[in-house]
Amino acid sequence: MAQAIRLRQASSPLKASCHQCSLSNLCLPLAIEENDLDSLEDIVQQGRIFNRGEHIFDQSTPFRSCFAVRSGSVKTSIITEGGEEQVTGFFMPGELIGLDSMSSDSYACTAKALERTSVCEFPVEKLEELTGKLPDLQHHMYHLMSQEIQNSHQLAMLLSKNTAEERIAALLLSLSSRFQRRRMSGTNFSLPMARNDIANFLGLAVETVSRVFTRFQNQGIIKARGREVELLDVEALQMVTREFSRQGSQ
Amino acid sequence: MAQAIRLRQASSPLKASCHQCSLSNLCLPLAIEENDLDSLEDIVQQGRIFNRGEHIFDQSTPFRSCFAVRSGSVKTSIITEGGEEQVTGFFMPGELIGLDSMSSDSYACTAKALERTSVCEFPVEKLEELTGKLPDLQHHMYHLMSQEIQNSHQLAMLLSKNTAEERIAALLLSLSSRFQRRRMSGTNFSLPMARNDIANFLGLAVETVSRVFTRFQNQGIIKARGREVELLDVEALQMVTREFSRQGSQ
DNA sequence: AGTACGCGTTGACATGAATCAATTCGGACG
DNA sequence: CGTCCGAATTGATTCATGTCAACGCGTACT
Repeated sequence: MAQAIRLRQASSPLKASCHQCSLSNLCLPLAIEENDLDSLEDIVQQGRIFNRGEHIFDQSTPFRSCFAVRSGSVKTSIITEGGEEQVTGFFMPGELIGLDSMSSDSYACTAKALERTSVCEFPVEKLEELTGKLPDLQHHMYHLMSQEIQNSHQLAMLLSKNTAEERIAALLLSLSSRFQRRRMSGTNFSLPMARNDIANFLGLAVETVSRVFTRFQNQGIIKARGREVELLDVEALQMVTREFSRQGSQ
Repeated sequence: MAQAIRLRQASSPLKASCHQCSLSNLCLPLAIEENDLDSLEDIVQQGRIFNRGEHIFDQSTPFRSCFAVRSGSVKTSIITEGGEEQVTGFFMPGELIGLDSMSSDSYACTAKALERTSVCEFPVEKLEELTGKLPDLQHHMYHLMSQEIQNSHQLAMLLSKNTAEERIAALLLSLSSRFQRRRMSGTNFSLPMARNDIANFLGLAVETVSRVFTRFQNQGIIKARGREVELLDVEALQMVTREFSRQGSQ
């Protein structure tokens, strides 16, 4: 079985073992046949570890690879000429970073580990070569990139139309479902990012984020002590996010 | 030569002639070898015409194809459950629509012709098949999708950090450069979209858009009569958009 | 143990843009 | 040519959120 096949390549210590990875249903291997997984393992470099605050890459790094988060979490942001930062996303285990850079020579954003984080590296040159041979993998890449566009549109929508409360409720719910996908509690988790990052990501001032958190807490919707968050009333949160669109239908 | 090869297929009237298309440096064929262009022509269905206001597809349409704008212009938007609209982009000749839908069964947005518009259709199934065979084409697809992600991040940034004036200046400059790319005047053009669409796209109220237009006009930066726009002082517009980031460096 | 510093919270106030309301403009059509 | 209707403009007012400022809390460092 698959386990035996892997032994054939045991000589390379950096080789990934996608077969055993608990995230294999999230990350690239999703749509791949058992035996194709070996080809993917061949090109993946696994196990690079970054400490809290370390850059996985920044906008001056030549673009070579995409990265999948294996454990920990990552913040991506664009730094403007003036030094202003715009957070473009948070990435959790099983999610792929760098898709926005596939049209550039350097990375289109800066990726920073929010905590001790382990990533798998996919050199694009080899990845493109491989996707040319494996239609399922190619399809999956299109799928992931398309998803990324949709996510970004969703964010734009949130930013342009929704109130502070709606934005924060949406973020909490998004994080919740992403934790759940990893078989972790969707109601009781620890935010990997600072209030500042949340504010920046959602286009708000830190103070506003803080105020909304306490407001939610006073309403008994959440319980928050620093980065520890407990969602006490998920339905209420969903109501908050939908309130906007519901107004349209009334 | 290539021209002769095309004659072999003259029987199919819907066949596109990418060879002759003046947009071939913008659209998909960009990175393609002369002789590969024929394979692409084989799968492209050209010449579908839509009148002003007609839908090229909407969110209930099963996703089958991407579309390249040949002439005219297109607005894409997401319609929420509540009927609210969020404009996600404007597409001009040479630009590709539908990349955000490649992860879904139905289109992720609704595409509406802003004027009489002609599009080329790329059935995705055939397109994926072809990109599997032509590495350059595959690379170009990745490039386009990545670009789309970047655009959307750029929009998110505009929405979350910039003032009404900055957003509108940025839009005008974007349109300007896209007109220029088509060898048209970059300072004297006609907006294909209504004020309403601009407002929605930029996350503003129509009234605000209107006010900013007149403010720019009073400052002698632009001249606008309805949809006819003339950029009188492009540098001033660039200053407006950069003002924000420049503050950071001061 | 004391200090300092980053981070988060809270309050007072200012403001840019939304909203509400009225008017004008411009094209379509009888 | 006048009428009609949607689109655009303009003005007055309101409101959500940003900004400024102060303070508390926990952690790291000396």
